[in-house]
Amino acid sequence: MASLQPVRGMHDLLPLEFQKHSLIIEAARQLAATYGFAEMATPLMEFKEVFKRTLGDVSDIVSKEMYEIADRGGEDIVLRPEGTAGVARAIISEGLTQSMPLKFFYAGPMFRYERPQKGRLRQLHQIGVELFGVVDPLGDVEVISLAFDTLKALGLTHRVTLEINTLGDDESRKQYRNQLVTYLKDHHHKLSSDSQARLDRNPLRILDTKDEGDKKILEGAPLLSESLNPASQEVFAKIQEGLTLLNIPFKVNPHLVRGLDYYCHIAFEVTTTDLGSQGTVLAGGRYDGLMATMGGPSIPGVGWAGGIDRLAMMLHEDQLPAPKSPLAIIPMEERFDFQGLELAQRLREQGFVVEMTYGGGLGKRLKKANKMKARYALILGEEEVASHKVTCKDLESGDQIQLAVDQLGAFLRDKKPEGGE
RNA sequence: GCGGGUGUAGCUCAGGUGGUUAGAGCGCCAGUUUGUGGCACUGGAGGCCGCGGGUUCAAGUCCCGUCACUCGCCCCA
Repeated sequence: MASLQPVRGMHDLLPLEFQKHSLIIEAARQLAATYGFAEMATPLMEFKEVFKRTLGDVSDIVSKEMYEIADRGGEDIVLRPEGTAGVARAIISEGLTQSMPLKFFYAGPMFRYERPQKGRLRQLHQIGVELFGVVDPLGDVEVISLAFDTLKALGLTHRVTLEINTLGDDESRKQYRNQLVTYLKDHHHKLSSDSQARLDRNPLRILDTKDEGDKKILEGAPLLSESLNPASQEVFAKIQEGLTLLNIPFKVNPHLVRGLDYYCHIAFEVTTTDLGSQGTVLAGGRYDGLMATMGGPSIPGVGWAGGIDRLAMMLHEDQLPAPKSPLAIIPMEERFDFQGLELAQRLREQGFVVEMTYGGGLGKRLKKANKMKARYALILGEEEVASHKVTCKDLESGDQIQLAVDQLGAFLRDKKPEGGE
């Protein structure tokens, strides 16, 4: 049955997994709303150009990780590998640039042709927020605070670390990049081959290396914080003050970077050690140059994306809402089937969760009722139908009582004050 | 994209150095109980041993390839 496998790196979301996804999305959605972020969705497919422009030709995502579709019309179409570019595109193409700020929340699947691993899927799911049109660092604080609240709602804050860093403004960053490249070129021959390759593509990324030899070389490298101009320093300070004020714990990691040119000022990452090497669970930053790079007006932006699949792996089953236990309808003989059907419908209209039992005699159906974790079995047999009653059996205590059909709802509600749960 | 590990029933896993009909626990189905479930007991179904090729008288077991998962790197959420 090899051909009946799912496509590599793409997983079914069976009910248990799906519930975890829902829980995460729902938590983020509700919290985003309390911050004034409105939910939106963009298409799963975009023109390749959208990502080429925003992520840049040099990024791995664009150069080798996109699913490209041979469109019948000959258009260059890709499955979206991330969410921000699509939102930015929508802002331009829908003409939303007139009134700022814009605050969006989204959730959905992304696609990257990577080598799968635990926590690294080819169809991955993300939640994300974007705040456009605000330069004030207060915006950055709120965006991070929303991320933190979401993690808090999921009960994960004690298992993750928030790291932040600043890339400074254009001036600071460019100056620093030059210094860093000059320094690293002197040590070029000692760098790992990975880092050598990054030297001209994406030098800031070298700060992030895992290679021990590289790390040693970096100890003598100039620090980005020393290149920050006063304005950039001020921005970073205000963000830290804000986070502290809101009791959001963070660590400044001077080696945390973003490679692409339109990133500036804040960069942040939420990581965990619980998930192995795919430990980044949420990450974001400020991208004031993004809209202009796309060919739109120059509108500042800040946001983040969180990995639903990775967050879901950190969730415990007992964090999920308890499943509602159903009422099980048991017609004793085929001729009472329709009475059962009607009864089920009546109770559902009153808000109860009702399941039909199919096939077998009373014993077998009680067994089935038990298996579906029903709290009550509602039995309809000759006696009951003749007297317009129903036998209501409590499957925990074994007690049973005959009740008129129209008293049933009141009785069950009374027994279960939570109202049918 | 690079390097390593794994792949036996629905699930978790046993199956030294190749050797008859491939096992266990859990789960599933049935019976003990045809108007009374859970528990217990008894029985049963369910395996192209991931897939393809090779070596051999003989392959779940050895070799090669392939697919999937997985660990690390790369990259990222």
